[in-house]
Amino acid sequence: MKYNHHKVEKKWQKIWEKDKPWQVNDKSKKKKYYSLIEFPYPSGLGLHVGHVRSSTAMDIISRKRRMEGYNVLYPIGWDAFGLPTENYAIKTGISPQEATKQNTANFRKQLKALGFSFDWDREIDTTDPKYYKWTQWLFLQFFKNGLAYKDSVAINWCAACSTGLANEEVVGGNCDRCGSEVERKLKSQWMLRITAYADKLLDGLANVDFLDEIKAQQQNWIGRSDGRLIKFPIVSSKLELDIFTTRPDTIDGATYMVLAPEHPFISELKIKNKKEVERYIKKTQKKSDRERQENKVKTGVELKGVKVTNPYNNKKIPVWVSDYVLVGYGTGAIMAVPAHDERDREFAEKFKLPIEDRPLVTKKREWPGKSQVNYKLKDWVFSRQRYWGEPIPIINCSSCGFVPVPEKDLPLKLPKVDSYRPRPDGQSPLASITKWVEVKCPSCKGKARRETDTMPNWAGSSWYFLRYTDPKNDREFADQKKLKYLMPVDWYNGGMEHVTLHLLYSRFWNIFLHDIGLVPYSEPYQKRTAHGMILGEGGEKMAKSKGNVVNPDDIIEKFGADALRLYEMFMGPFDEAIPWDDQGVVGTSRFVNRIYDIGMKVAQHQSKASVDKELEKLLHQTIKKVSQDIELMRFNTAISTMMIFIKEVEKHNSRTVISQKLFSDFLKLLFPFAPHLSQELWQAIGNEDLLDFKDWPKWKEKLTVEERFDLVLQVNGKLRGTVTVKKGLSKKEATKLAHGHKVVKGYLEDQKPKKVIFVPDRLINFIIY
RNA sequence: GCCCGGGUGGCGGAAUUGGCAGACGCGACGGACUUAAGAUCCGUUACUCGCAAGAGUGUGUGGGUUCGACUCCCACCCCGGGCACCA
Repeated sequence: MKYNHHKVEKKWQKIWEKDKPWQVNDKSKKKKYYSLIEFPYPSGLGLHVGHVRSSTAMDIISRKRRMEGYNVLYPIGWDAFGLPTENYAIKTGISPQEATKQNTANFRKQLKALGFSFDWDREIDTTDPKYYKWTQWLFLQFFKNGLAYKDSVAINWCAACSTGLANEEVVGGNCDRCGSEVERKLKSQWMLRITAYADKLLDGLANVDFLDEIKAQQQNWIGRSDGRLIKFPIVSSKLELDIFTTRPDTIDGATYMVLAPEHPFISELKIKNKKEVERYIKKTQKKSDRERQENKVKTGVELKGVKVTNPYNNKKIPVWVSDYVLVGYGTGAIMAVPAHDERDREFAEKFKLPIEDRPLVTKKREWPGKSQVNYKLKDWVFSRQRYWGEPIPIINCSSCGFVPVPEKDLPLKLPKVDSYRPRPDGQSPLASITKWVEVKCPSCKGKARRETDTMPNWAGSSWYFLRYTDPKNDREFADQKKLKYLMPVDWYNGGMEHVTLHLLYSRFWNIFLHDIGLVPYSEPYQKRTAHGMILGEGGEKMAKSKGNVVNPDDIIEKFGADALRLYEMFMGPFDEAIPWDDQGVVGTSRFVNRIYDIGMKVAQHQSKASVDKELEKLLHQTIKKVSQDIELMRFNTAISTMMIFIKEVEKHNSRTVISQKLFSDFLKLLFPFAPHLSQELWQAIGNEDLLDFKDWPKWKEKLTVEERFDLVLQVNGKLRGTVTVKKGLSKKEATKLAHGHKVVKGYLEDQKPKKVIFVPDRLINFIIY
């Protein structure tokens, strides 16, 4: 009988929906295991095959853990605030609330069709006021602890649309919507003081199990460097120019100074060629920081009439302005040492500045200035002038300053608006709702105005893993006991594209909340891995505009959820980017059908077949390999190992049917990958219960070891033959075998080898040059 | 430009971490079954020469270390991810 994936998958999904085998008892005495995927942004495009990849991987881990006896929390939710939904609202007039409802309904249906073992009773949605009440409450904790403040920040500004733009909306320096040139404009923004946590974010990495490249990305992003702050007095002025350098030892070779175009001194200094300098600065303002760093010809202008004194050798040296120096890093000014720094040298060569290779100042006490630690990390711009985000719960009172919205008034709900478009003055659409904006100051009861900025999308995703432990709590963001039992996340998998920002931001929130006693553990994630992207067929990123988006629904319809799950795990190494191949699912779909055929035969014969020793041995090797590969996320080789096993079973099938005992163990191995098929066959061979809580099979090491191996015969390092022999063969015996080998013999005749290399149980190599 | 990955048959990839390069899958070719198509099953499949035994070449490019290099070292080229208002 042919396998009907439609019928079988629906059948078990219904049973799972009813029985809720994955519902977590958060008061259990069992050891817990918390596995987490990055919750999806429910876009209108529907589930991406990339979501399927990550969710399947953690589903496999979660299912294996349940079989190993853990109380597993594998939750799901929606990271639903964000630009695409807002832009859709602007375009169509459909409210983001409505669009989100539709999109999450679609995602929910799609995820359920894949049989993921989520605890659906813990579903969360960042745009649900019951959820963002606590996002707002947490923001107020930052505010009350002095970590949220307002500051002036440069943003991308499109004068034509009179809107602030995300970097993504700036294409080649122009506005993505109207094409006009984008300017940089200073705007007052809410900031989170993440820099205060730079060292804690670095130190915390020592205690967690993250992939090395992920740790490296975090460390480099924080970018701690230890150096010196040195003052260069400006000639005939009271001003002193502060610079930060990690190479104070090169100070004798500093032949000029460079200021960033935004450096405050430029307006204060007496510059002879002021007009020229201003023209230059105006030109650089159009460039983004990244454009400035690009490997182009360096530009700059000398500040004529300005000199500084090198405090080490008292030489008077010139001062330049150039955009290769960034205002946001260090002091926004550098001492240029062209003999030691490549960028300085390029600049010096272009402008014919002296390059002096002087000896290093190796005595630390001779260095001027004082030691200082510097970070690349900048504070986090936390406000957006947009509609679709959590309203920042602050009231601005002319006499009391910034006053938090009282806790009893949370959640501060997003009001209904007529237009989702930011206002011509650049303020969020919320600013137009006068009734909402004009409020009494909670502290002095005088006239006051609400903050109209909203939070960035990152806000909701910075603490969602905490909410999963207690998603329905309306008195606290989460119950302490539940946090204590279920946190930290034991294994967090997500995209490599999220390992700097989201990972850093959410660690920051958690560490801060730990510091003020609100969460029990400092680091939120015990282990973090990352998967590669699934690209379109041809290796390009999947995008609607390219027409190469693969819809999982179509694949499920044609081949079934199990075949899709297996294919996505089989297609290549989990941590690398991989192009989609429609044909690939054919292979795993055949695999599913062949297993079904075998299962049906086993069901017919019931337990009559006896255990085949050869198959038993291969099974134990398979159990070992699959068990180990899952832990290393080498799902592709785990599946190929199971394919080899099935091939062997089919070979044996021509003589005898595989015993029920062996087949049962195989089904347990397959279950995390293809749960519908495995559960169906489990029932077909006479079991009533769910596979979810059966014991994960153990292998007998003795049965996994081979007694024989292929001895490789080499002459001068070149392969000339192999012989299958018993393990533990001596060098003497190997030499004898080689001399008896019909090909190798010819090379060894009349020659005494200069050297013989023997690697036990592997090879023998004769060097006869 | 800076940080993190990667480059192996027609394609996706495997290789016990220095020891038989190409497991497994797709595709292609040949065969069986079928009136036929599809499905399924069996066989072949890195390239070159050879009927064969076998020989030579081969893991982005160039160099190096080693008895032996996809694996280690140096230089370079190309591709992917991130670069702070995408999520």
